[in-house]
Amino acid sequence: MTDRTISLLIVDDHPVVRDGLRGMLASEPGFDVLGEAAGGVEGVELALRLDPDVVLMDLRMPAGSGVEAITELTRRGVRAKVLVLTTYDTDADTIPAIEAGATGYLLKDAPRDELFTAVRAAAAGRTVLSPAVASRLVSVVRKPAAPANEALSAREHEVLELVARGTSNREIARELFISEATVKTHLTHLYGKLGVKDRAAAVAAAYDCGILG
Amino acid sequence: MTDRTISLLIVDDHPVVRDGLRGMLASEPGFDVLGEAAGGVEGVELALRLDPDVVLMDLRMPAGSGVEAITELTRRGVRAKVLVLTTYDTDADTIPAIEAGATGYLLKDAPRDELFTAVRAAAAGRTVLSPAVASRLVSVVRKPAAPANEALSAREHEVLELVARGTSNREIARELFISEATVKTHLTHLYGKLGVKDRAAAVAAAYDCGILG
DNA sequence: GCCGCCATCAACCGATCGGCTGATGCGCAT
DNA sequence: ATGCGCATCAGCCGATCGGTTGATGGCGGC
Repeated sequence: MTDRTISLLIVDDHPVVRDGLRGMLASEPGFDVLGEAAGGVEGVELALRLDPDVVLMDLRMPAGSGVEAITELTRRGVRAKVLVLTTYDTDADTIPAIEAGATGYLLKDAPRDELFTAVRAAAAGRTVLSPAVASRLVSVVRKPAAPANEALSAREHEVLELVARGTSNREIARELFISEATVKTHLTHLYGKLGVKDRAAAVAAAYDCGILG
Repeated sequence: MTDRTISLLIVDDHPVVRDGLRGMLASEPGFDVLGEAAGGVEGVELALRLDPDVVLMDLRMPAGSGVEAITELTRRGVRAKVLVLTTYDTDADTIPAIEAGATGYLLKDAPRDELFTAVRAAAAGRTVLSPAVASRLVSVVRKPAAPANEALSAREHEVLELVARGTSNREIARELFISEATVKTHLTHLYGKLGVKDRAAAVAAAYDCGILG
């Protein structure tokens, strides 16, 4: 990695935070803050005009949310890498931000050095995640294996698969060479096992615990 | 976090690597290597007997793969955190390891300091991922967003979410403060967009193309 | 042998759904 | 200004679903 100067854009609704970041980055050689924005909309505009290497993006802002801004930047194929820098690490924030295309996700309580490292990494296109965020991501990946599937019988499973394809009970009956009454019995049983009350919810539950997919 | 000594178990089939790690960890105060194993099976046995804080685990080994070993340790509820330390960063290795319960995943080309940091983080139960691994995880999470959703409107999406939870049209109407007729209209529209003919299939289609999940 | 689980079927009923037709108002783009 | 997409609503009807109750037979475990 060359030690070329990394140009930055700061997007945060708090002037104090913007100043703090600017000061912190100024104290370290190799960083050049091109500009600041106080909201997502303005952030996107500036990113387009200034073409920074890295955008430091807050998530929760009054004037255009960070996630929307990231989505917009991604959609427009902007070269800049987005490093999310926020106070929150809830699923509701992290996952969408990452899905939207953030290159990294740091919490604001990260030490200086970590911030510098993260900015350099982001500039190089490498992903950097705060431990807390990494944990969440991991748990998202890990979850699917966990939930206790109160084992569906083979027949119930077959019926459920057909249900997921929009097949009516009568059609399922014909398909499986059984009567419609039997199909309904299987359904009633699997509703109980999945803890749901109709076919739509059964399909959702099945996807959630990996029975379908 | 206290600066208590962290006890370790090294599991790797290469003596050279084991020696290297042991030496590296010996040079830094606060680490105590309790033992070494050359394969997954032996690793599990030693982990059970020595009860280390952290297990440094290679993945590809002749005598019992790392993933199997991690699975076994997780299954037995072993206290030790597993830090995967390997040369490979392919999906085929990383994802299963994380699913199996690894607390962290480092590549062997990581610098000394990063290793120390990662071991301390793992001991504290925090997740540490190599940038390359983090990228992969992120891409796994990000992928589902890709498929061409013939964009559902916001309202349709809301309705669909409720449908997936087993909510009836009447209940959805109450929930969204609209009439049942409107709910049905939204449904009819989204059936069209998803190319399905009932709510169960709509839920399935939504999961398949990442609209729900 | 008895019990539990699975698979199969029947008949009935009220609730719900899906399709259809048609209508209004809003915002946005050309 | 005209049209398009979205959200909103109404009424009607046949089809479908879900719940209930009850029954039969096979298979495997204790």
